[in-house]
Amino acid sequence: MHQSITKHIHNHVKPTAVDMQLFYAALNEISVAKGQFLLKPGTTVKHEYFVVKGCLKGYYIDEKGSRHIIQFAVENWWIGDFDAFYNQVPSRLYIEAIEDSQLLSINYDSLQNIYNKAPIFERYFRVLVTQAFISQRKRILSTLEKNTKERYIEFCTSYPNIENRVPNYDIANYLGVSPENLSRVRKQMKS
Amino acid sequence: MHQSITKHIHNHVKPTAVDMQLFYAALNEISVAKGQFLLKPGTTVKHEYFVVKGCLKGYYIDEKGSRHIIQFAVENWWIGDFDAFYNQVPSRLYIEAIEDSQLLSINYDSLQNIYNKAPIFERYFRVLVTQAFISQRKRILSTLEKNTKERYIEFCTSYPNIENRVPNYDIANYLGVSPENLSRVRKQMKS
DNA sequence: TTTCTTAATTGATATAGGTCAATGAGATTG
DNA sequence: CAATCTCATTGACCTATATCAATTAAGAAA
Repeated sequence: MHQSITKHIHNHVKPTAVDMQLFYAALNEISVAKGQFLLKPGTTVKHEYFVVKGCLKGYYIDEKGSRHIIQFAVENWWIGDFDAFYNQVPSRLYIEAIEDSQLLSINYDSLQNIYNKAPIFERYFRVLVTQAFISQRKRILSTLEKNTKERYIEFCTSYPNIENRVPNYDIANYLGVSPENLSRVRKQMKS
Repeated sequence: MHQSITKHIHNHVKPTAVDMQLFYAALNEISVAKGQFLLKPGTTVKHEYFVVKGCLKGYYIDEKGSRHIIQFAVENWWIGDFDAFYNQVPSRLYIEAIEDSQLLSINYDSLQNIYNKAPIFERYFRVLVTQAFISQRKRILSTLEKNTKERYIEFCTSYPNIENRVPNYDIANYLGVSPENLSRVRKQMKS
């Protein structure tokens, strides 16, 4: 069960065996069936989740009642409500399984403890947040400089396979366009 | 000169005096006149910059020749090409002074050294990146759920005063709308 | 297989915001 | 003070994409 996260960690930093034991001890295994929620708004216990197997989406519902997908996650991705986790405030995010999924969770207090006892994990998460920051910046630039078709192509190349695991109306939502418009773009791409 | 950055650091973490001496030693003072560039694409020496006084903008020019402002920075903000800095690749970003500005710079190698000798700074930058990540997420959600007028109001409240220090066409560019459209929105807001 | 449900497609129409072009108003400079 | 420049505003028109409504296709369940 810990195989994939071990590999992920070692891809970024070089912890000792003792560091790793500390980390393993803080993890919990979680299963979520397709359509079920890992997180809903208002929840106070805060975790971050590592996807061992499966596919999930994270989204907000705004004041107008519209849904906005902020993130997809597949194997070897972290997902969670970063804002709520970091600031320890109630979540506003929904995280829903698109496929039956297996995850590892780590809670806030455990992680603070790990930061103090094994600072290498401070680096691990700094690196992850930095990469997430950079990929979000790319997403912002993408909406500024590209039209729907270009963004769809970029999405498919940036997240290979996710395209086949996620319904088109979710992809449209992630891209910030209507499902009808995405459908037309896809039709146009075939010819 | 180090007063504002000292305060900024202590607002986030609790370094020792020795930690701080190490950090100070790595800083360089920089001045940039209005209209001058702090960074241009292709530059290989990578720094991050802390704004002591002044106002700057960071932007990309895309393949179509369009400019996209990704960030403004005023007093007590960090600015830089995070992507290029982190990955140590040539920059694609322009950073231009909107006002005469004074900055402190820290270079990549110095920072890696500091991370190893004073891990508290690993935490400092992890926290900063996390906050930047969260504010970028807000920006993405804002473009997904709001129209120009709502985004302009949000911009003015999120970045008080910057509105008065930055030309409107730069704000329009940051928001991803045309200057004409922003002008109309502003007119409409007066009545 | 048949039925039920959910998602994708297609058509028709509406609209926010873009683009182009001209004008106006402050700054800045000679 | 005129002459430039730069930025903001306004008008006319255009286009990408949203929205609404209907239809078809595809999966899931019975």
